[in-house]
Amino acid sequence: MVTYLRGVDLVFKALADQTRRDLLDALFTEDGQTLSALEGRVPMTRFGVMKHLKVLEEAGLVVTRKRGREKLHFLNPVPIRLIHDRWVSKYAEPWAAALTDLKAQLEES
Amino acid sequence: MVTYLRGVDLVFKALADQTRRDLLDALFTEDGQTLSALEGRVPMTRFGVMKHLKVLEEAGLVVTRKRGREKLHFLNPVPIRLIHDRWVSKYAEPWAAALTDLKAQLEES
DNA sequence: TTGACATGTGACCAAATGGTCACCTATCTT
DNA sequence: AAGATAGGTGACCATTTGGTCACATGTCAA
Repeated sequence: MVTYLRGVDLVFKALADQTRRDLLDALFTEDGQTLSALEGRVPMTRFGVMKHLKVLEEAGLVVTRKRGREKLHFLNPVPIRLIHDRWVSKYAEPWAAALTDLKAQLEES
Repeated sequence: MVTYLRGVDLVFKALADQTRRDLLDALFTEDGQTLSALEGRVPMTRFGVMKHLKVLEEAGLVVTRKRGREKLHFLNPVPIRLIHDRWVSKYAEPWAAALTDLKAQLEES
């Protein structure tokens, strides 16, 4: 439980940076990229990218595998899914429900 | 469009802090609370709470109304809904789809 | 109208964050 | 074996962030 709470915090903090969201986007369009490949997608040196990838990895949003001297990065959507299910949906769904109610009321008249 | 992008960033950054998520939770359970009331829900002085509420308000997650000398704070779920629709669902849904596929394959055999 | 109450402002500080660099190790290629 | 290639570490720095406080303004109640 504590683990889950800490996890939520790590995920939200990881998502709070535009560069890190861009990296996730890059992995979304093409999974399994190396550090060098990702470096080209973001206006920053290799070292900055490494730090961001480390944050993403510690949040569980990215998992890696080594292939020779390369390190491949893969998107892991599970944490985002958890955030969605246990947090976002709580706030997002009542709004959808309100719209549904409104629609129903409009259709009555 | 630029406005939307800046907005996404503000919302993600606002959600990246545990105290601010706690404040949203407090407003979720009871909407329209004053600063003084919210101060009691979080281990921090009034000034810290004010700063956090300002961040939430600038992200559009909280809207306010003055009543005499009091300031009432209301939860606005729309930004979270937008984050969900335009960002989270992109990552969360493929996973659900994969599960659905798996379920279908299992049911075939 | 005076005092208590609710909120606001700006300065200030410590810690966290985002980014770079010099240098290092490991792996591939020829 | 030697150079080139891919990645890793730790120090370092500027900026942002989270939090407090002294002080100030606006509003209510007796």
